[in-house]
Amino acid sequence: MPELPEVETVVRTVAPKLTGRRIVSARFSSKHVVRENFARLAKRIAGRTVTGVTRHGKFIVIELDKGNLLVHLGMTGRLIVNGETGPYTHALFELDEGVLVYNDPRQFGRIEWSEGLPARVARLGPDALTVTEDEFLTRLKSRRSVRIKPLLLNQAFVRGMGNIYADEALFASGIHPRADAARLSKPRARRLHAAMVEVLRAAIASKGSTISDYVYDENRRGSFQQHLLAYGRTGEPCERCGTPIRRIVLGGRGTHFCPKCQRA
DNA sequence: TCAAATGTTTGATC
DNA sequence: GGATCAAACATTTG
Repeated sequence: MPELPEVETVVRTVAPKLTGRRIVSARFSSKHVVRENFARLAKRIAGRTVTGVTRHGKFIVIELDKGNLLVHLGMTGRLIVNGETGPYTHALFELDEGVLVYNDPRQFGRIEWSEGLPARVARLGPDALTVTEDEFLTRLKSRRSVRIKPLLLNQAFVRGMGNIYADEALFASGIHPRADAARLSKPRARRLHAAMVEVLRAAIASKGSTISDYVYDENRRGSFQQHLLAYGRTGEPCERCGTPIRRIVLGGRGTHFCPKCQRA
């Protein structure tokens, strides 16, 4: 569910409410979401104060006065201050004022503690929102014979891109998802970089895309799904040329594109 | 009943 | 060493 714009929206919503709060206690109930011993994690964070909340690609780092709490929302994770608890609540943080609730039906999300910046985050590529054109082009060229769509989804290449915005950025720049990344012409590679940054910015301005699960704050939905031109539009006419949008599977992910506007 | 779903990791295979 | 693919994770929805 959540890609860079959705995670950014969650961070912006939660950061002002969490910063300065003290974690009084924490309870966990999913072995999938929390891999370490529940009691040990709870003990580590009890009494700690939140000094900030930051986004690293799709990871959320809740910075404490000692250590960090790393949160990844997976596909269906929701992180809400003073949110409602229910059967899918897998972490509950009692604060000096209010509670922080983590809900996640599919339990693909993760919550873990780390002393400094965790290795998971350290090995990610540059953030998709802020990577410079030069660095993007250089990194593209260094990849031999990789298709561009799966490469955009590779968090070691750029952090933050997901299936929706990869399809949208390729549509906007007129590039076929199977195009060889290293062989993209310079103008096309530049257009892709610009399209990627632009679609992410526009999506953040719309508070993300709510297609099924994603909400921020207390049940508030994003609206960027109304502006999607490729993702999820299988069979519908392309906004630019009228050709039906096609769906293929690439790297195991549904991939939507216009066969006429997007050439290899 | 089957397929698909916005994510990541791992292991097998080319 | 890299790239690709399927599977695994757990649940809902069409």
